[in-house]
Amino acid sequence: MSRYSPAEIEPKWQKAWDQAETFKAKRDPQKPKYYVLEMFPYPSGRIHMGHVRNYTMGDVVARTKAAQGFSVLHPMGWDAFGMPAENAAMERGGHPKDWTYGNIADMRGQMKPLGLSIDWSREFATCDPEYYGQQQAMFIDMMEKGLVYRKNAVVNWDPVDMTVLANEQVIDGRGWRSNALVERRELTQWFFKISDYSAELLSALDGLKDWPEKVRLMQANWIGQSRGLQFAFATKGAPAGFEKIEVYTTRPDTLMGASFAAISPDHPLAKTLETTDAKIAEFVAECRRVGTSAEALETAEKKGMDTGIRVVHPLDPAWELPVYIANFILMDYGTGAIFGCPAHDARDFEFATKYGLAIPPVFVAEGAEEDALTEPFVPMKSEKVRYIRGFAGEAVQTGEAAIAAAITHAEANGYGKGMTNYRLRDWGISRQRYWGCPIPVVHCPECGIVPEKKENLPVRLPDDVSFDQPGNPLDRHPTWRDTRCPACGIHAKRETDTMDTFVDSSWYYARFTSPHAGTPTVMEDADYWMNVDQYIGGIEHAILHLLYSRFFARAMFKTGHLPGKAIEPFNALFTQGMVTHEIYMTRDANGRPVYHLPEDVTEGKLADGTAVEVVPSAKMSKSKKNVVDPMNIIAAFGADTARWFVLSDSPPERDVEWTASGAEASAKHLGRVWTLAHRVSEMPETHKGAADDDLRRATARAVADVTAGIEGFAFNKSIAKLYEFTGVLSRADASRDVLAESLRTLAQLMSPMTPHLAEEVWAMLGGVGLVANAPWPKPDPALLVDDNVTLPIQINGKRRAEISVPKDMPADQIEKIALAQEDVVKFLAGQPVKKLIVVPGRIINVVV
RNA sequence: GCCCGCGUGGUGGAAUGGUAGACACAUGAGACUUAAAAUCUCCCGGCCGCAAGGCCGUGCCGGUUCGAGUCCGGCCGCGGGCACCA
Repeated sequence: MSRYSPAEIEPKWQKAWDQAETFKAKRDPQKPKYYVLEMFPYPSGRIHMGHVRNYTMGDVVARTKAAQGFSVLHPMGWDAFGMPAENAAMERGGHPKDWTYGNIADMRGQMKPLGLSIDWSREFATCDPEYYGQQQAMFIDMMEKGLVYRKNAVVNWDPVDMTVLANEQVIDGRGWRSNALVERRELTQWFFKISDYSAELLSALDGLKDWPEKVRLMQANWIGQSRGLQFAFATKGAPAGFEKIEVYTTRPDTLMGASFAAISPDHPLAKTLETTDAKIAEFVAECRRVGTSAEALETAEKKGMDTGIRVVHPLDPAWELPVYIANFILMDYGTGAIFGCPAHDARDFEFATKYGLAIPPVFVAEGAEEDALTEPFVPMKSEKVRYIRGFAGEAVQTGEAAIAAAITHAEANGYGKGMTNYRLRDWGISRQRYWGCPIPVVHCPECGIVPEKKENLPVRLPDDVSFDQPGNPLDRHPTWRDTRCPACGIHAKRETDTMDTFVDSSWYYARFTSPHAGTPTVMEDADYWMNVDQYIGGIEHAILHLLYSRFFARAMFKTGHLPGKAIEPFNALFTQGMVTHEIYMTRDANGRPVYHLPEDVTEGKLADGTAVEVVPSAKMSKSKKNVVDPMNIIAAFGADTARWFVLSDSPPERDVEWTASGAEASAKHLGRVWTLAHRVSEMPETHKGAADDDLRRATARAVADVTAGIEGFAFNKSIAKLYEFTGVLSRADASRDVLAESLRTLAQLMSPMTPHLAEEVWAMLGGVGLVANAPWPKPDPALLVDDNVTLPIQINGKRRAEISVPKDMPADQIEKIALAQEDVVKFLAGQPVKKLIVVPGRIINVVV
């Protein structure tokens, strides 16, 4: 072999790693552990470049940590439940199980050639009964601990997937997967009590120092903490049992600007009134018909109906306010009832204007006088304003101060209480689907809801189902549904809802620590391997998956399945960018866009010579046809080239644009490295060079810089340094021994990125064993220090000259040399020096 | 509307407050070759200049500093998240 041939070397080294079980994770008390995890894939059947980038980054970390002496856990599995398998069954026939396991086999076959340092013995799919059975066991434990409950709830109903969606899965009023407009329906649903942890999930974000600030902020916003006042209005003319209405407000300082009270159409009072009042019943029904789509909400008018009921103002018994049912009040936030202060709230203003209600201002801008309002006055809470209808605190104060004073006033006078509220709702997990984890409970006519006995788990999905009609096949299954009560043994009905697939992915990281155990986890293993030291995945999971996982880890601690240290399961999170590509487009006769695959376009033209329009880069997607199949790249250039390319050029957190020329350049570079290694390996032992020390120094520098890049998650910079170092090596006038040693170091430094080529180079130059097992190089500190430094000389902040001086020359000597330098003398032209700044090892600035 | 983030050559991007443009892509010029492929070398922010060199330059305006891509204030533009949450 006389040239770089990835097709030969890649399978060879993969086999060598397999045989040596190089990547098998072992609990080793002698070593510190390191757990690297990339978000596991949905088994669609094809890997894409995004996967390659994600897993290559994880592999760089895993291989580096292993070389640095850690006992590394780097597993892989499959997020295998979910709608696409059922859709495939509906469209093409067949069974979701066969489709899913077939896809898993295909994708595993595509991933293995990438040469990832994964412990495949830990692989599992969430649709394995072995996995979801343990999930059911945890569900039962969570029921016992009060973390699971059932309630009647207005839910988001996806009419296409015929299932319920969580709030988080509704994007702009559409189902996150089907893209169908979501409707509101009232159903009995299973919920996880994530709201028990609202405060903690929020405050614990501060401890996640190695998470991106952006993700922490997004989660904080999502949890949505607010501080306010809860108080009760006494009612007049309300039905029995409604002597009081509790309301919640974040602006208690505006209490004297109240002009009405409003309740949600789903409020118990509204529900009582609708039974006796036909007009109210009609209005409430109309409110419920309105969809939850963004369009519907934005265009929906603020509508209300006066109930005729009156409430008494808490600060003035003589002051009565009307009670409206209003379509914009949400039942599941606060108490489902508010008081309206139109002067200082845009929404209340719109409502009051429409129904002719008073708009009394509570405060005015500092220095302004009271005036009739034509629009709501809503300054920042941190801004000082002058209260003209204040009742607590100073006349001139910030909104914040006034709110605090109002809460104190309410508590001191006994009419209200300071309250903290959260936007985060409980997590509805019921899905009316087949391909998910069955909820392990039985509905017994005698005992009610009874959890399945643990010895009967897993509650397996039946195989004999059909998808020829919409809805949930479990619900119409002849025998699966009918069972016996685990408590009393009489005929009973199995729960037919399955769990949201986000439940499956909320604990898989813990399962990897003991993937085939007969309990969800094994404490010893969880204790050794948890937490995940480095988690890597897409920013699109910033809220859903990561928030659910944080909740689930807490629930697993409460149910005894994880140690307390694991309640924040991911020590460090990295969100990588996407792989993008240009889009090539022509138009058909009707002017509609037609997209073309990159391989069909050469120099901006199709094979028939038609010029294509180039649309700026976007995420690779099938619909835009701007996809590059990793399998084609591996076939053409090898896995190392694909790995090298996705890490080069762009910082890992940003998108990287795939270009054919870039991929070719990567392949060429790897070829140059191979050729260089080959050339040195053929040199006679006696070959001597004049500049051994220079190469030793450059090698030490490369070790330091490449290592720093990897540890700082700046793989693009590591790669830039490797390019530079390869250039130095190829020009080096050094002895064979020193060249070989430097090349072995190069192999080690490249091994996290291009492991196969690294093994080959290592072997060619007499490296002992596998480079994958070689300890990470450490630079000799003495070689990192240069004896001489070049110092630029600035005159009035502009660079005019430079001098080279010994590293440790004292500042006063440097000053003398600098001022004597000929360009400096020329520039100064005799002007007196006002100031002279010498920054040792850095720069000299002369001020005149 | 509210909350974030980002603006550097033709392109992707480097740069602890200290020589702006490392490294790479593209373009151009050249070497080798009968030729092509492959490989290698050089140039590559703008303006002036034969050159040496000079002037300008990190979205725009201002400030702090001996020194600002970097820090501060204000604008403009782009991107993201949330959005009837009382």
